[in-house]
Amino acid sequence: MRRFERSLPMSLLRAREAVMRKFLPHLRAHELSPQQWRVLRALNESDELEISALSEHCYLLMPSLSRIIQNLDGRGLISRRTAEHDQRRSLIRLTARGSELVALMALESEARYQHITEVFGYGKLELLYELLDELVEKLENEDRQG
Amino acid sequence: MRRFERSLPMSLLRAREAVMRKFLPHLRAHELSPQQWRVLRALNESDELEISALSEHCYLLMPSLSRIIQNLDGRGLISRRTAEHDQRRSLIRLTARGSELVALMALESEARYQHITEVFGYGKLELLYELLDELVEKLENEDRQG
DNA sequence: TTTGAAAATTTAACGCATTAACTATATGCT
DNA sequence: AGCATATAGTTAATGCGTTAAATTTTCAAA
Repeated sequence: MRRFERSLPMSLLRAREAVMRKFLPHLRAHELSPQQWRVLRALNESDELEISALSEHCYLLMPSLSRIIQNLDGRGLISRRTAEHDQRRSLIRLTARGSELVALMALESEARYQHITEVFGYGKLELLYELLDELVEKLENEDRQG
Repeated sequence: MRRFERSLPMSLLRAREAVMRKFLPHLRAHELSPQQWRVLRALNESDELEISALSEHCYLLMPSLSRIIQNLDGRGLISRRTAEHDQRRSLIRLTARGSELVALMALESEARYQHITEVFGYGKLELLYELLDELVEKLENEDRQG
């Protein structure tokens, strides 16, 4: 049987944790979970998003996102309103406070990426992105067919 | 600010989920979580392991592992005994039923890996493993120093 | 030997992941 | 119009991730 060291999910998990480890304390200093941070980043890139769209952008399932939005809304980092033409839909955007927090965290995030780029090398990092994207694409294509 | 598509944790997460997606139903058919499966696999490679050793092999934190072991023990898939020389330590091993289940699941696991190898290519898969290992190694070294 | 520190493991508490079930609103068909 | 179906989002239930605190056992020094 294939040994543990050759387990692709494990390798991906280890890499992810190694990448995030030094950044987590910065998030925690602002009482943000990694998932909450993803939501704030996605909102920062768009003006206003529906929850379903946010779900795709952030790669979060609706139930998780539902609670995260309640939390961030309660903290005044995002605002929500009901769409005029379809009352099922909620529209989410950053508040001024939310934008400030994103700008602050972005500094830490960029510093971390620069560190990773220096340690690992720019070319290897780009290659890794390409391999990961291609792997996902091919698996999703294949899974779609059979 | 760096765009979402260039978020390394997100790319790693997406790849991991793409890899595991087709395998999860097999696990669920036997009421196994991915973490429980990791524990069973680790035990299958060793004769008997302490919980701390298992924690390192499986990349699981002790509190999670503690609950998982209680679960697997309750289902008769593993057995535990107290070490003679040090009563703080527990020793865990697979039961006969546990071994049978691992053998069964291993067939599905190998099939999935063969599929991934065909779709993605053997060379690229090996390259990906190497890059991930190197990334982890360099980040851990760097983090240890600074 | 007893006191105190260290180690192995468990418990507690809170948030996220996942699936299923539920609510409310919208749309399409007759 | 009226009913079935679909869609957007929430709630519920169970397990894992993570940190901190508690428990039990060991070990070493006074």
